[in-house]
Formats: sequence, C-alpha cells, structure tokens
Amino acid sequence: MNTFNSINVTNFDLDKTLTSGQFFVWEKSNEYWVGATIDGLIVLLQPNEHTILWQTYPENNNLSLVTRYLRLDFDIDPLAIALSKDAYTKKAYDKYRGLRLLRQNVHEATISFIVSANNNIPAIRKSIKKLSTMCNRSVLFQNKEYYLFPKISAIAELSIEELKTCSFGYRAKYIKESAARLITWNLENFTRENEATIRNDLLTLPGVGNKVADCVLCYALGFDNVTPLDVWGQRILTQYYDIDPKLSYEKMRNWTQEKFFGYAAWAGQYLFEYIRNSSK
DNA sequence: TGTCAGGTTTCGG
DNA sequence: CCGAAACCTGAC
Repeated sequence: MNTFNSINVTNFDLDKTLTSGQFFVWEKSNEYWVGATIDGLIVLLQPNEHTILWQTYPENNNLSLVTRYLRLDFDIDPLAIALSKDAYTKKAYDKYRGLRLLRQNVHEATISFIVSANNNIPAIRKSIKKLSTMCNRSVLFQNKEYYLFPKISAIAELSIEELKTCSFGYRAKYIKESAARLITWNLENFTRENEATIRNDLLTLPGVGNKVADCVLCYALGFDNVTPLDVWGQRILTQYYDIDPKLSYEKMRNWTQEKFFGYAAWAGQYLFEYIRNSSK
C-alpha cells in the first residue's frame, strides 16, 4: 500500500520547487509533499539530493504522469551553462540550485493564474482550496481527504454566486466564462502550435492578459524561453539590467528572450526567487 | 479607516 | 496605441 517508487535525479530540489511561485496546491504533510492536482493525486518524498520517492493515488504507479509533471526528461546541464553566462543568473542559480520548472495541467494553470491577478498568495491558495472542496472530487489517503483540482467542466457549471463564495470577487465571472470556453478547446493543438499562436488564443480568454498567458506557456506548456513578467519580474529588469521601465510588456519579454539563451523561463524563475527572498 | 497584493479590463486622449 | 482608474477580498 505504502510502497514508493524511486527515481534518480540531479539538481532537483522538491522543497525549493514546490514552494516556488508556480504552485498553489502542494502541501507538505509529514515528511512528504502531497499534490492534489487535476490529474490525480501525487505523493512525493525527497530523502536526499539524488532520489525522489513517489507514488500516485488512487491509481498507483502512474509513472507517465509523474514523468510528465516533473519534466524528468529536462536536460539541466545546458541550462546551468546558459545561466552561468550572466552574473545575476549565475548567482541566483547557485543559490537556488535544484529549483525546477514543472509541467502543470493547462486548465489548472489557466484558472489558477486568473485567480492570481491583483491578489496575494495566501488568498489564492485559500480560494483554490475552497473551489476544489466545492466540486467534491476527493481522494482518501491515510485517513485524510484530499480534494483534487476540479475538472474544467465542473467549474463552468458553477454559478457566479457559488464561485464568489470562493472569494474570487470580480474574477468570478472571468473564471466561469474562461472555464466554459476552455471546454470547447482541443488542447492537443497546443502541442503543435507555436508560442505566439498559443498566446493569442489564451489572450482571448477573459481575465487572461499578457502575464497570465505567459504563466500558462511557462508553467503548463513547457516553453522554456517564456517568463511571466509580474511586478517583481519587471522590477528585476529595470533595477538590475537597466531596462527602461516605460517599455511595453512585449518589449520587455522580447528582451528576456534575446538575453537568456533560450532559457528566459528559468532565468526569470531563479531571479525571482533570488531577488524577492533577499529583499524582504 | 486606509493601504496593498505575483493584473486585467475598461475608458478616454 | 498608451496611461489611468476601478476592481473583490482579507490581512496588516
């Protein structure tokens, strides 16, 4: 029952990764992390630097899900080389070594980051938890019920009033509308289309602007050269890289894509953790 | 009471 | 196109 599978990893720090800003659903329970994601329940344990123990519930041993979610096929060595070419990313990489970008479900990421707009992290987590509880899709694990992130159709079926009980506020109608729209999309297309095409599709969803669209590209679709530029990201560019704060979002994004050798997503993630944690 | 938070939308030049 | 204001909510 509680047999865990083991995978060997290098430069993969679960604590750093799962506490980073890409996630709102992971919880540390006793000695392992529990993620009640839209795809199922994943349990992970990190005994040392070179191994991750894992198991899935209620369906056990779902290796393909874990491989995909953790991006176990990602080659970390070229990343380290690329980030060593800039003084700030080199420092940030050294300090946050092991921090990884993973691959979330597209629906989950889109809804989560719509919620994140003009919001704070504890509130976002609370809202998403309430939403998950409301849709009542749970998995029992060691006498505790874990509520999975709802299917997109379940979210679309909720009324605006019900959604507002999750403290979504004015975002409630964006969430309902975007969920309804997402039902009709064939996400298979996202594996074929290019960055600009996907972004333009995402930007047609209510509540999705440049930053949220880039979150989906970066955190759910594996675009390693797209970093979401929130207020912190833009602060980093202006204060450390002497970028004109008046530049448009698109211009700033283009600059990061030229600057970081195809790894803007990773550069942004490391710099964000580095700057934010050192400035408070 | 007022401010602020990991943005987006809407509206007016 | 670009800048400004409004926007739910809950915690200082």
